[in-house]
Amino acid sequence: MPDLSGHAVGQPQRMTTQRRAIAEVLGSVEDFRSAQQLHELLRSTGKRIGLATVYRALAGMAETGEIDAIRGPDGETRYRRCELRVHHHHLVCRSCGATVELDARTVEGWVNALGAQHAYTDVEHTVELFGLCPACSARA
Amino acid sequence: MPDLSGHAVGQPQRMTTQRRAIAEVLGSVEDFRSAQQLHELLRSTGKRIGLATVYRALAGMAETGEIDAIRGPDGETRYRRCELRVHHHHLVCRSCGATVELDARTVEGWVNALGAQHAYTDVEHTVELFGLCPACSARA
DNA sequence: CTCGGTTTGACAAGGGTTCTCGACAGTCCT
DNA sequence: AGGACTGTCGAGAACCCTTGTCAAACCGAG
Repeated sequence: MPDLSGHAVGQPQRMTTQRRAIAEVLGSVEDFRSAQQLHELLRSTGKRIGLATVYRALAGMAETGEIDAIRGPDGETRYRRCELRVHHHHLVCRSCGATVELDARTVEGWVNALGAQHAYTDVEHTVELFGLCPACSARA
Repeated sequence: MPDLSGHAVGQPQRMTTQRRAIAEVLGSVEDFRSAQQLHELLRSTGKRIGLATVYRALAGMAETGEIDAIRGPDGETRYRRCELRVHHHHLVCRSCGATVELDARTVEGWVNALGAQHAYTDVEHTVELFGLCPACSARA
C-alpha cells in the first residue's frame, strides 16, 4: 500500500482531522507543553478531541522525530515542535518555559567518547538543562 | 516548602530501625533499584516496613546527597548508593543495570558555559547515559 | 523513665499515561 | 456502488508510581 499522505514518512499513520489539529496547535506554540495542556488548548478552541487521541498522536509524532519530547523532573512529558530537524538538546526556563535549542555536537562527541572508553555500545543519552531565562532571572 | 538552597542539609533525621534497614539494603546492592524493588527486598527478608516509609527515606537520602536518584524512561525513579561523594553522572546498562560512575567535570564546564552564553541563571542539568555494557554487548 | 515531637504504616487519594471497546471513517476489492 | 477491512476516535476505566492522611508506635533529650 503506497503512502500518499505526503508528510510523515515512516509508520503508516493516517492524517486525520484530529492529528492535523494537534500539529496545528504545536505550530502555534513556542515552548514545551504537556499532553494535557495541549488537550485543553484544543478543547478551548471548540475542537472535540479525546485525551487519549492527543497522547497517541504525540507519542507517534515523537517517535518519527516530528516533534521533541522531554520529561520534566515531575515526571510529566512535554512536547514541542522544534526548529532544528537534527538531534539537539534544550535549555528550558523552569519558570516561564522559554526554550533555547542547543547544537548537540559537543555532547555527542563527549558521549561517544565515554561510551567507547567503557566499552559500552548502543549508548543513548538524556541531556536536558533547566534554568531561569534572562527575563525570569531579572524578575526574581 | 520552597527549599531552593540546593545544598542545605535540612533537619536532622532520626536514625530509626527502618532507615537503617534501607541504608543496609542499599549498601548490599550494586545497581539502581526502584523504591518498590527495595521495599520488596526488605519485605522478603522478613522486615516489616511500609512502602511509604521507603519512599520517604529514599527521597530524604537523595536530597542530602547520601544516595543518587535517576529517573528512567518509564518514569520510575531508581536509587543507588554511589561511591563518589561529589556530583557525577552515570552510564547504565539498559539490559543488566551495571553502572559506571562518570566524573562530571566535562559536563559541568560545558553546562555552565552554555548557561552563561544564553544568560540563563540557576541552571540545573539532567545527564544520564544508557547503553549496553561489554558483557551484554557480547551476548547480543 | 517521661514526655513531646518525629516517624511509621495501612490505606486512600493524586496525577500522568495507557488500555478497552463499541462506534466510525477511510480504503480496497469486486 | 456495495461490502468487507483496517486504522482511528473518544469516554471512561484501568494502571502505575508516588504522595497524602492520621492514629499509633517510636526515638532520644532531659
